[in-house]
Amino acid sequence: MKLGQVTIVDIAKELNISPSTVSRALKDYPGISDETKEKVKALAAKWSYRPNAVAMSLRRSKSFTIGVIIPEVVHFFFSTVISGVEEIAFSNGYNVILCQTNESLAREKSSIETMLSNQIDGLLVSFSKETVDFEHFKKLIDINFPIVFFDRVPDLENTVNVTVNDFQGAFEAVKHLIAQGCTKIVHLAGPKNLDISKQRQKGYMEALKQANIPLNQDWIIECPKGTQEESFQITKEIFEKSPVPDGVFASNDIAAAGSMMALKSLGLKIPENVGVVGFSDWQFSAMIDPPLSTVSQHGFNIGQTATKLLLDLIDKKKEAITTREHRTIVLETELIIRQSSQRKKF
Amino acid sequence: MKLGQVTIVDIAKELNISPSTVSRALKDYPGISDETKEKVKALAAKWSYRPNAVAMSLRRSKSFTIGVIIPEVVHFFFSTVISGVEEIAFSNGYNVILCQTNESLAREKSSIETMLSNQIDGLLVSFSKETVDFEHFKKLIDINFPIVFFDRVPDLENTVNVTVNDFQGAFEAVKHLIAQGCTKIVHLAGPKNLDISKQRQKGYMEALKQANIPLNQDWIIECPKGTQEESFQITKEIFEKSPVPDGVFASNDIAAAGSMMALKSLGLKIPENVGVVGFSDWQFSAMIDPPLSTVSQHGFNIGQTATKLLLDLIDKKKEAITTREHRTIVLETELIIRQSSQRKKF
DNA sequence: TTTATTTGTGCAAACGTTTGAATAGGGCCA
DNA sequence: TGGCCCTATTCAAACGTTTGCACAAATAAA
Repeated sequence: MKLGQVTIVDIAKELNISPSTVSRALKDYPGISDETKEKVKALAAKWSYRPNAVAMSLRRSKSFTIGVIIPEVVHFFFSTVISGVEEIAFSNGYNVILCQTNESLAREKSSIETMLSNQIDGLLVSFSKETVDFEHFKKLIDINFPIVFFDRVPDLENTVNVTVNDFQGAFEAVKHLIAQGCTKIVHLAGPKNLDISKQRQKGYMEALKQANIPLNQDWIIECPKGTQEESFQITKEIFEKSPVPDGVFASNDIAAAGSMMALKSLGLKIPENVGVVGFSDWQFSAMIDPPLSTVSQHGFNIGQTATKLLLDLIDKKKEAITTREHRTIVLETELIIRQSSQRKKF
Repeated sequence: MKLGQVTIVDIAKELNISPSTVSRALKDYPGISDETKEKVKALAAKWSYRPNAVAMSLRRSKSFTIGVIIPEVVHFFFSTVISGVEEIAFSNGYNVILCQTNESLAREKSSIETMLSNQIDGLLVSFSKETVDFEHFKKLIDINFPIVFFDRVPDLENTVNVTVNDFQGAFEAVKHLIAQGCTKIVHLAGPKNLDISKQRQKGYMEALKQANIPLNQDWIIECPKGTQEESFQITKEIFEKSPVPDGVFASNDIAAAGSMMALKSLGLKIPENVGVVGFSDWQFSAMIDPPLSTVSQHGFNIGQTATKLLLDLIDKKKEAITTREHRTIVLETELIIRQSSQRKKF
């Protein structure tokens, strides 16, 4: 026996039967005598036979592996998504191979190539900030390769997507701030080229509109980097000018945290002077002072949903259904009200 | 051409040459005429030939894939490690397949099985809290399978490990608290069966000893779950008794954060009444109020180092070096001093 | 007894590569 | 003319499975 790897052939030889019989016996194929099945299984167990998944993949052209492409692993939202993906994949016998693009398009393309080379059965993608052209995805969609986009979804025909209702989430958040008495609300927006940023901004605008609060374009500021330092600076600048706002709606929690630091350093009280709401419900959000109100995206759920959808696609493909229906599953967000926005005591 | 997958054989047929020639031409083997090479490469490019990594794996018994087993993905430290792993793996042409155990031993075992079945070339492991028996790892080590443990390392012969100097990190942290005038320091300890917990506790004890501060066993409390709620409760209980401590050294930042909340709720001021230091430098640690002093483990570096080591092992195995040397790389921690422990102003 | 049917097993090809060994067709030298 | 060495290519086996088909033996039906 070579280096701990027993094969079907080894078992066949030992029992003086053919490899095909062993294969069938192990899989409880009909037409194999119970006696043979017993013998084979016993020896397989004794020798701790482990099927070679690579050989199986090759023979059956199915790898039971899905690829996941995300911008970065060290990101609370994405890590929860991965967790959901891994959960569903594992319980359905699929492996997960992971690549992070670090927001680079080149890396995104090359990752997809190696994954395809590795015969993944399907792909889960949240593309990079650099990705504005979707040709590399379109090619795959055209040949009906199973692929599901999540969170950041492309503007393409025939894609299957899982997103969160960013518009609604933002709308509720701002509506809440208004209900708490804020009328001069700043929006720290995300990168302009991401659809999620646009949706959140729209939600912000709609909430103002419904409350008859005039829109001040100067109070919509893009934070392309999304770092704490960036929003710290931006907040400082804005709040040193007049009129001084009384609310902040940030398109992510990191920006909100940076903003809160700036507010504190200016001597402003949260939530008394300024109400703050973030987006994403990062892990730290409940721990900062004051605890940050935010919009939860339920990343774990996104990951689960996207993976289930992908496995469906993979199975359908097997059944040679070639018409791919376009659909987008929009999951609901949840406004989590903590202290940073509670200006009215009940 | 069937569904977007061109093979070497397709190219061979088109050019009326043999598959072996195509294979060699693509790899610039000597003994293939320049003319043939050109022709083959041109057609391969035109048809966007993509090598089938599965077939290669089977033939060469090498998959260029490594497995990573971690307790959970949604954990700042582990996600930074993964990031470091992915970085090195990618730049060396390796794929990463990921499994989280959710701290379950059964899942750990089963994940290892599927990974082996998928012919991974090596394995990176941080085992689960449930893992007290290492037989499933020992089997692999005995057949010289490349495996590197990180962070949580087993007490076994001939293993290759990457850890952080937990003892030193804890020692420095407590020494710092003492230097800041704390004399009654509580230690919120981690799960007793993890070596890292023991090391951190030892560091705590040594720092007290060197400062001639008597050890109070009641002030070493295990937090098996490691949640915020747990440490909140524990802290409350301890600080309501007399004598009231003036320092907290928690074996992770989540526990420290929970502890800080309890202290605040008791009306105690941080750092004036109580100095607090955590461990791990989670992302939120800089954002909470007051910003938490902590010990950074440099997870990204751990991931990188462990992966480099693993790739070394994989290469060595190829060279049939069968003697495996036992070694542990201990990376230095870094004490990050923020406000939560700064009782003396300079 | 012959013929048909069932039951259990084996053969061989296939999946897409790689690779040691064999071969064909030169050209060169004696 | 024969022998030799190059060079460029092909052959065929191998990696470990799966699977359609053939086959032999046993059983049932006629």
